[in-house]
Amino acid sequence: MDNIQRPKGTQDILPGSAGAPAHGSLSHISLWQWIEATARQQLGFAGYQEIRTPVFESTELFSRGVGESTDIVNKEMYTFEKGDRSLTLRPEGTAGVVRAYIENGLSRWPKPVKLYYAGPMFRYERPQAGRQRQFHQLGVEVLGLDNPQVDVEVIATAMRLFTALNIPHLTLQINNMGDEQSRAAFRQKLQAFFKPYLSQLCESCQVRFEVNPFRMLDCKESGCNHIYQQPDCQSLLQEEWANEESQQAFRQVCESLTALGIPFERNHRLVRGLDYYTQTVFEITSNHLGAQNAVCGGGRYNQLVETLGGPPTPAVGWAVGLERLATLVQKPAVSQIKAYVVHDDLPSAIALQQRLLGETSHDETSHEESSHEISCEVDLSGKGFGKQLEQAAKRGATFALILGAQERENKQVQIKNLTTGEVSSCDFAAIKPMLLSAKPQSAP
RNA sequence: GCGAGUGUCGCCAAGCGGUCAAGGCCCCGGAUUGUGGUUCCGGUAUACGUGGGUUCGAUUCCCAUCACUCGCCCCA
Repeated sequence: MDNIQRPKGTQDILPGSAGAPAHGSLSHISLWQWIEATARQQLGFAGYQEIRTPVFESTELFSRGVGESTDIVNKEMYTFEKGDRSLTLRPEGTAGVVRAYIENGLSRWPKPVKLYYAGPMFRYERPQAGRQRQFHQLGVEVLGLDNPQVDVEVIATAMRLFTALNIPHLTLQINNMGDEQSRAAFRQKLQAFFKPYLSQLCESCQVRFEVNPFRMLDCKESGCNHIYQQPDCQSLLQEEWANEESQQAFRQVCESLTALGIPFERNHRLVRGLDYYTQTVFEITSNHLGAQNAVCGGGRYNQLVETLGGPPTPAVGWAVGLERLATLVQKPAVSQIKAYVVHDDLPSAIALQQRLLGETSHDETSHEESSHEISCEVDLSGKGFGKQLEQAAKRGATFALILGAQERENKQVQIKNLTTGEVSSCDFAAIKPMLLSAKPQSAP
């Protein structure tokens, strides 16, 4: 029982074989590959470019960028020391992207700079449904523009991605965090209001009162909730406390979303757990996820680049949790043709495989070909033809290509349709068109 | 960090104090050494999470511990 296990909160994603399909689709690699491919395609179409930054960064990047008052920085970071350096496994993507933006002079690129990233993030938390210690995020950042319509474009991009992934029934919640001036003013107002109740609030709210009173509004403790439900408190929350300029921008966001037919709910208590947000914040949730129901979260962060030492640069972005996304996604069946070469001479079989999979000249590529995938595997067991055919079936092949001494002599193969059992002969040169013209199987 | 639930072969799953470790799936071999997925036969596995305790006896009862799962907090 002293076998080494994977660390708590991490996941193996397995290939899943034709014979023994993976238990949960979540751990099936093909689902991940499809999600990633779809996302890259969608974001690429929309003019976003991928950026890859390190999986670990200086601890200070996160404590400064994400914010000293956040749970992430206070209790969730994987931090280690090397020499006199303190390093941390990235708990989120934005800080690293902004660091790279500053460090590599992307601030000199034509605005806006539209980036996306995807990869593992690390947070030391108690794992539960929809929460892992190593999890994966896909995120976009648009830097350099303060136009509220950019917020809308970014949200619309997220919605388009969800559509491409066949995810129904998502809820978009948005709120206005105000600009810097408004926030400072409202912060004082909140503190003044809650001061009399301070002793009745939960421990964490007492801390929040000092470091970030906005996050008190998000508290789910029943005691605090009771106070927040009071009419005078509610009216305080409902009021538009941001200054006119900020409200104007927020109204534009709402109007454009409506014009685009993207439904949303205003949630005055949505403040998000990261300190860097200003103005528009939003969260996209699903009710099919259990307790951790946020699929996507984001907002505008007009101060962050400056905070991290860059030139004043307004920006918006979001991140989606890929594990949560994966539980919601409907992956369409892909038609594919899989051939399995049954043979008594491995070199000849490999030659046949090369013929099928080898580089195709462009003029050889037909329209039909692009709509089907063709794969070809060669038997490696060296067993009798019967056993090889058995393997072909177990491996989910649609066709067996039988290549024995006789066939080699005639420069032919037998093509056996493993669904119908039909067998036909075919010249070497005609194999590929023959397979492509066959009706492909649906594979999950 | 705090609650709750679960822990029998790779997977599913019986047994709940007395020949105790079924069964199914998967895997491997054979019937079938140039034609499979059906069928039949056979085979592999250090499987009762770990450590104590109760008992004449513990997979079954108790305690502890660990792991996993779900929830709180918070977030993706």
